[in-house]
Amino acid sequence: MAWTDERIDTLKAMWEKGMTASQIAEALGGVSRNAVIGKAHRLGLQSRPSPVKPNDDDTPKAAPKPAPRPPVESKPVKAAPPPPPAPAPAPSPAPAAAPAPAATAELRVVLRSIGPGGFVRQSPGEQQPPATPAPPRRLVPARPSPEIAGKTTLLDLNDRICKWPIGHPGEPDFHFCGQPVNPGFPYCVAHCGHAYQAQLPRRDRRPPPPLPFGGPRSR
DNA sequence: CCCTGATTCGC
DNA sequence: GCGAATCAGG
Repeated sequence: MAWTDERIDTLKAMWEKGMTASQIAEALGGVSRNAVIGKAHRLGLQSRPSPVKPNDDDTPKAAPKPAPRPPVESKPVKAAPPPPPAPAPAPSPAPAAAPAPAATAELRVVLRSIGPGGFVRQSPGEQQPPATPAPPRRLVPARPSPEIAGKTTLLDLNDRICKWPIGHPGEPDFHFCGQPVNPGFPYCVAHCGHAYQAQLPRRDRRPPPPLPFGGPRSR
């Protein structure tokens, strides 16, 4: 299976989203988790958010860092610090206080093309790798595009819903089946029928059955 | 054991 | 370039 642009896109997006290689492999279909990792590695992606092994510090220097008191301003010692007025979190049940109407969070439909699963695609030219300090997750509507409203996107994938892709990555209405899975499988019962066909020895496999992803448009 | 990602290495 | 095999940590 070839690594098409769309698939690489999906791989990047999911990888950066913190999905495990296994999940990505499942979503992409037709590839193993090793393939995903290998590709990610080749692409130069690095494993960020993953229970990987961090500290490999070869300098076990004794640097206990006993809570260095950061000089709180050059405040002369002087008198005792003013007792911080308790925030008094009045539970104010007053519903009157109309919460700021989501004026700020107005549905800001970004004009960038939305990739598979609602990912915001990045044009090669507008990469901003380090520009992700603390992305306010969940601020953006999960489905900014009406095209995929109600559809099961990558963001909706979990262990319990069918991950069978509907459409093609890159297409605006690309989504996933979304049916409850056949317990123990990534797909619903119906799609398991497609996904898990008797696997013949390679040498006997001639007619490639329709693949969900990647394969030449088979629809 | 299960999982994870990383790396190697034959293809 | 690809990915199975292998390695290594959790």
